[in-house]
Amino acid sequence: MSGRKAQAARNDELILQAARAVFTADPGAPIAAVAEKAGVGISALYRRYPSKEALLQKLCGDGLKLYAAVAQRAMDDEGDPWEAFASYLRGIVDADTNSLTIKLAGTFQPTEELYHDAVRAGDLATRLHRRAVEAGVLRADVTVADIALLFEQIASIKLGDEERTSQLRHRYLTLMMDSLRVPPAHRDLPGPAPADEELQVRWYPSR
Amino acid sequence: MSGRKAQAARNDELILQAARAVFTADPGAPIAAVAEKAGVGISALYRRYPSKEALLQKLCGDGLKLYAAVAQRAMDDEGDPWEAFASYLRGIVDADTNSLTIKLAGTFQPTEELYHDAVRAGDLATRLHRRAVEAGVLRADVTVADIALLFEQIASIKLGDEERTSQLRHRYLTLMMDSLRVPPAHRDLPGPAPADEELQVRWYPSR
DNA sequence: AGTAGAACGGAATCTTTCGTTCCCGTATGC
DNA sequence: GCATACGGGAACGAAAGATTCCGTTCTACT
Repeated sequence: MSGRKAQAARNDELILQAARAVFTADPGAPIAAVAEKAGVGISALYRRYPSKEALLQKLCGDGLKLYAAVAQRAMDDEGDPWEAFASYLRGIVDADTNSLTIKLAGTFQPTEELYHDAVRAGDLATRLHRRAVEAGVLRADVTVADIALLFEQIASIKLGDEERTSQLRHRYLTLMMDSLRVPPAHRDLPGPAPADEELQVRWYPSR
Repeated sequence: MSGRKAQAARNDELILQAARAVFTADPGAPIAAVAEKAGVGISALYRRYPSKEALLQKLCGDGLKLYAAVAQRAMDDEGDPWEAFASYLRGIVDADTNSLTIKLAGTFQPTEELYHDAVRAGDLATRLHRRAVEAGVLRADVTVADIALLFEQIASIKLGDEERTSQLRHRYLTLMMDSLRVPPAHRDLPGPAPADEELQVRWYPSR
């Protein structure tokens, strides 16, 4: 199977990937940036989504579903309670679903389905949280909402390319986990700390 | 003393305060928003600063100086090493100087003076950090640059009004400190955790 | 071989946003 | 009294960006 239909099918995926990447990096990015990143014209985008908002809703929904999937996987983990909770935290950070979902939240009318998925994700998070507290591996004075805000803080880290960013996020997640876990203890931090030059880059305007 | 000159002097201050508040909340805010918040016309702004960029530079410089002042005060504290370091952390979070300084960094040509102040601030931070590590109260695998990124993460928290935001920032700063301090331990977290409604608000904003 | 039309690329258009400028009324300080 | 510094805010022009439109290409089917 090849030809126009094949290209179209390929573009479906290409566009979604590009959109995810571009809007994750900058939620206010112009739609032309998505087209360029995907290597297609603007009309290829408008053929699939009636408006920018529709594309954003799609992305947001996908993010919510991904979140739920990660949480569900951790929920199914019946092994060491702390490890299950930790793998949930790491999974959400890797999924990088918070940057988009939160930043976009206010920019469009929430769909029926979107609302449903959000409830489901919230429910899973609550159960995961309760299980960890009841197992005595997570400090009890930290709530589910606290965890949500911690995710946001970690999502705010953006430095260097995608890989470096991910590395740093895991570094600080590990640090946070040191203060979440019962009993408290210091573990080795993954990834090298930021070098001074990495931070200084910000003073030289980009383009 | 009153009359035109008095109003002018008052406006000087009014404008700076408004600008700080507005740009701290939203670094990309239009200049008209600053004028409105200050309760003055646009020309009152342009009488004092030749351009938006000039105002931003002023704000950025003030932030850097404030940072240095807070750090210097902590440096002068010869008492308990951990308490001195902790008061530095709390002071910087209260000063709320990071949101602006960092977010604005790339948007204009750095001045000579700005550069100098940045170096000074960085130097103070390094000495504070070293002193804490050498006193054995701060874990050694966390670098100065790590601390800088932790400040940024905390600055990313924005929820409810200014007071609530500050409260939450201190809550998570306290949490972070639990994983920074030697020996590791859990302290009480200040301020109530976010209620679910506080987070849900984001799905229905704003205009 | 020929053709209808799906898919595209990308320029043109239309809207909105925002920095900056300009004009004018006011009341202050002389 | 009155020249004028000051400040209010409408007007202007540039820029950014969403959406539309049109000409082109290539497939699928006769």
